[in-house]
Amino acid sequence: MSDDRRLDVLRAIVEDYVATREPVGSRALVERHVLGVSPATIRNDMAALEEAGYIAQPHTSAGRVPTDKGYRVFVDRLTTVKPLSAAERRAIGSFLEDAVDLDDVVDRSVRLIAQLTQQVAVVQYPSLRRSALRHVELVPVGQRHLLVVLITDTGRVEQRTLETDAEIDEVVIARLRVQLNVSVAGRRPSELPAALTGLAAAFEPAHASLVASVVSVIEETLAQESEERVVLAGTANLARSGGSDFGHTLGPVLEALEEQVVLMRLLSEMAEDEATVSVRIGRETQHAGLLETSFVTTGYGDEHGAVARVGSIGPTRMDYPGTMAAVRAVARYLTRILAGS
Amino acid sequence: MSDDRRLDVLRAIVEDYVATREPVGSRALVERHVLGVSPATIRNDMAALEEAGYIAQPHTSAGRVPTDKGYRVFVDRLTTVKPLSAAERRAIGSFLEDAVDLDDVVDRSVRLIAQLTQQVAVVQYPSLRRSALRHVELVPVGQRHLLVVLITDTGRVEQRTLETDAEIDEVVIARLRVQLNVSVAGRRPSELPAALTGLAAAFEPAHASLVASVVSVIEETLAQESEERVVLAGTANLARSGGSDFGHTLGPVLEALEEQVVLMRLLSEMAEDEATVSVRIGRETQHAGLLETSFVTTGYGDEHGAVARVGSIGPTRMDYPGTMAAVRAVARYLTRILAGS
DNA sequence: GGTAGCACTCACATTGTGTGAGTGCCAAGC
DNA sequence: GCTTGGCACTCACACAATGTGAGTGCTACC
Repeated sequence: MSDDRRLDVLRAIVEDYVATREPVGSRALVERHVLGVSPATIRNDMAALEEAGYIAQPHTSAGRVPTDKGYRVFVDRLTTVKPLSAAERRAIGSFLEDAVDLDDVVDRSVRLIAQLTQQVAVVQYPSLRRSALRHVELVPVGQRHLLVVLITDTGRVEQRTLETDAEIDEVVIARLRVQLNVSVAGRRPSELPAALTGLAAAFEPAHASLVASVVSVIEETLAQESEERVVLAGTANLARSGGSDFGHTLGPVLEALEEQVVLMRLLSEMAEDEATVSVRIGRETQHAGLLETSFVTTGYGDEHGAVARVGSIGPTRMDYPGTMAAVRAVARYLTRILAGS
Repeated sequence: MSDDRRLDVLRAIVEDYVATREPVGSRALVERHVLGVSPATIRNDMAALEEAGYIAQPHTSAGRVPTDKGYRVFVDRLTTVKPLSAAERRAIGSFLEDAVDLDDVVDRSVRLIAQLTQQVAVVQYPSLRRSALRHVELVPVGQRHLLVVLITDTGRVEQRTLETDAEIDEVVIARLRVQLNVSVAGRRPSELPAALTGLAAAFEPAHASLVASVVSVIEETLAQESEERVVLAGTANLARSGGSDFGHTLGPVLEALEEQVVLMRLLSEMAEDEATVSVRIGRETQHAGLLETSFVTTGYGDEHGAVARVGSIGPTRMDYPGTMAAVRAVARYLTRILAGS
């Protein structure tokens, strides 16, 4: 018995199941694919594949359905990435290039992926920790509040309000602004503590506490895990195709997606490599609500490397090659746009 | 026949239907409410209510269900707003006060409403057009890009990148920054054109185009309808309670909610009055996907009046008094927090 | 106007039956 | 030793038939 043919059979099963959403039987398989053997032979192969855990039967008198393990093999060994058409690429490029700022870029990207994959799309904002600071701005607000605005080279703008002990002295603020920008420009968050120590020494003791609080606000903002924002789109697609996919178990999926924490964990776990497209299938997500969903993600970055991830989430029975192609394409354009801005 | 009792019957029907989610019959009604008459009498009233279009029968041998018109009367005439408990109020206040910036305030508010109402929550960002500008910052980026950052008194921070014709001259930028802030500080978008004309005249002709583009970027950003951002939370609640509520028609609802445009239209249409809680029921939403949903919204603002709206979206068979109370409570805290920051 | 009684309707649950897709296995064939 | 045709078996699902009960509308009576 040829192992090659078995894998062909597995591939055929996955493809048919994804296309039809119904368990696939031996007869249907030989009719729709050129396998060169009879249904009976396929049945033997199927029995072997089932024994090995790649496929399963929903019930005795039904066809076979791929298991998570089966999809895994399909994704790892049987997929040839199909490139998008030239027209699609152009559409992606021009759509993203019209964005006016980072929020807009992220927003357009996530919509685009949702549209292309007809699934739920997710885009992380560029990580603060992996970006370099471009500028720090201090804006006095009233007499005792100071707005600290941080701008990164990936275009993110973060703000914090700070309450000061004493009334704000414009002159001191101006000096601090200049000093800060000299110290931080082009630095990454990890380098900041070193760059900022000793800053207070340049000021009179009376202002030391002000300087200290500004510095700590900056450091806190950049360190905060919760600031790794993530944006979703296309949840309606879950209900559309998913209505028949998940049946009534759509609630847990939505819940999981609303939990930013869950998403962040998954995305960070998958951050093995920027360039590869990585896939989490079914129970591999390690989350009860996502047993029947798969994640396809990849990294995007600027000239210095990966800064965050984009991805698409759909039923385990998704079109993996298509989803992977779409996600990868959008990530590449994102990288290009970030580098060019 | 007493009209008062008929309204009592209508109220009882709405309350029971909301509680049980099942058509309510005449017998059940007299058992669960003190109406002082027999089922047969109730049936007569019901026939009249049905004739008048306030209730309907799903099928011949079933109980009655309120129509949109019936809910309307219930909301307009039969509802007594039930105040939240002191504990709930404290919880809301302390949760919102922990917010670190505007994004955080909005995020917490929307989660809070979703949690309180067990429905989908929606919060608009403070309208740029109704806020006053607090500060304009110009940050040169590279040699030919200028980042324009706008900060409003409601805490919103908006940014735009601008490509300049000529290389950026720091000195000119500094002067422009000062001039701009003198001109715009405390002004509302509607007053800006007047405040900014003639600004270019203060600069050498060589810089006129730079000034003009900065001014137009500022005006465009503030005028842009699309910048009226809106944030959602609690879509999972739709599937939870809604699984039985909407059946399989959940898709259209999610689609409508993802269309920011639809939401914005509804919110702006309902913006009659800041202080009132207004309600759109079923087909009143004028949207095919939202036939079975109702909107409860109210405005929030700073000391100068309403700047945006918050709301909750759920099935037409929602707990109107509870939802209205929750939405109103959060709006009030929001107003307080915006005024205090 | 309110009430009791009664015939009528009709969704829904339950049960029973038939059909067909699909399987597993075995014996024969290349 | 794979491969194949044949065949008995299983079982989900669709469909029809039946029974039940909640709820109604109507009418005659108080």
